[in-house]
Amino acid sequence: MTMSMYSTTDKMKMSAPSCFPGRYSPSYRSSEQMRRCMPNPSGDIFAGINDGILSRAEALAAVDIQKHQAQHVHSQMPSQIKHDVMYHHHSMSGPPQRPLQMHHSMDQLDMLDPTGSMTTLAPISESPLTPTHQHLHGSYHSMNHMMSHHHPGTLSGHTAGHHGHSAVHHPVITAAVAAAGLHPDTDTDPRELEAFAERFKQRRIKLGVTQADVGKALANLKLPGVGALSQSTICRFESLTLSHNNMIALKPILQAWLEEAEAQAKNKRRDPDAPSVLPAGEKKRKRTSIAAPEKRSLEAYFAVQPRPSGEKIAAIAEKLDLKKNVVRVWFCNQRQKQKRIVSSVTPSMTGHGSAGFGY
DNA sequence: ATGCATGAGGT
DNA sequence: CCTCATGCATA
Repeated sequence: MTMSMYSTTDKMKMSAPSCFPGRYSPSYRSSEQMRRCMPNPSGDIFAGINDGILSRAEALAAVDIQKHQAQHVHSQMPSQIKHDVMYHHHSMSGPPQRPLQMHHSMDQLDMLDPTGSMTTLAPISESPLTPTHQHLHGSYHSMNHMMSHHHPGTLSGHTAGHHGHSAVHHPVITAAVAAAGLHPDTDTDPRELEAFAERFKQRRIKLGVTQADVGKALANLKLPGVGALSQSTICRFESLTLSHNNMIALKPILQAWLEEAEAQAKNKRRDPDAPSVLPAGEKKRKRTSIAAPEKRSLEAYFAVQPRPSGEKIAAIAEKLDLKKNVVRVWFCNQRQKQKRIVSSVTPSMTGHGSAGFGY
């Protein structure tokens, strides 16, 4: 009950092409594993918590959980290291098992044209009726081990074969790689990503295209395995609120769009327009809202133990009167947050600030 | 711009 | 049940 469900408002406004060009600091932590479990380097788990966040019962609960788990806390830490090795290479190498989305009538090249063609992009909702929305994300870590081959230039030539400690970003190693004739991972350099993200946003706005438009237009590029993306993703790309690998995977795609869009911008083309077939009624998903007090408790728990076991989660859920699944997902999302290039942990600084240190 | 959620692929 | 890439719904 602590969480309230809100009714849907049918406002469907998307962000206007007026987002502030925030300044971001290039930040990328080489070994994300080591940072995710210790919000308190000092070792004092209660530093910050005692500040009233966890006043009483929760503090005890946290302690309880902590000491009971202290032993097997680090159970699976190392697992993810090899995960990020291969991200989705929409490109082509991956199995074409991706459910091709059906973008309706609106054919090709509606990628920009602020003059009106944009109306044609209106209904991009992939499958208006599909019960389980077919999302076209191309996350295929399919060929995990055989990453010997490369990708054609445009799309990230081999998104990330390294990391862990992202040795690639190591000055020395980088130099070595360059010297070896191998491409100096220009695409994986956090600085480059940041620079591109900013340029992208700037030029996108110049074109008078919204984030949502870009997302939809991507499908029109008809690149193998590349479908539409949501406004959310475009936004996150621009604000570097994505994981390093995700950024690397998306960059070539967005770059391709940008070039194509600017090319078309010159050819002041554009035919009348196409009918905006609205998808019509759909089932609206309700978004759970965790109240502030509960959220604070969760954060306190998270500081102590970012990866509680299923039972712990259940216990926490009961204490906070939340559904277990809600709590589990909350922890998952919290963990993902930590991995973003720009940690958006400070909602106040919407412009995104320094989360990192120079590179 | 961001919170909560889904689902594929893995372990 | 996790991680990750993404998305819908919302503030």
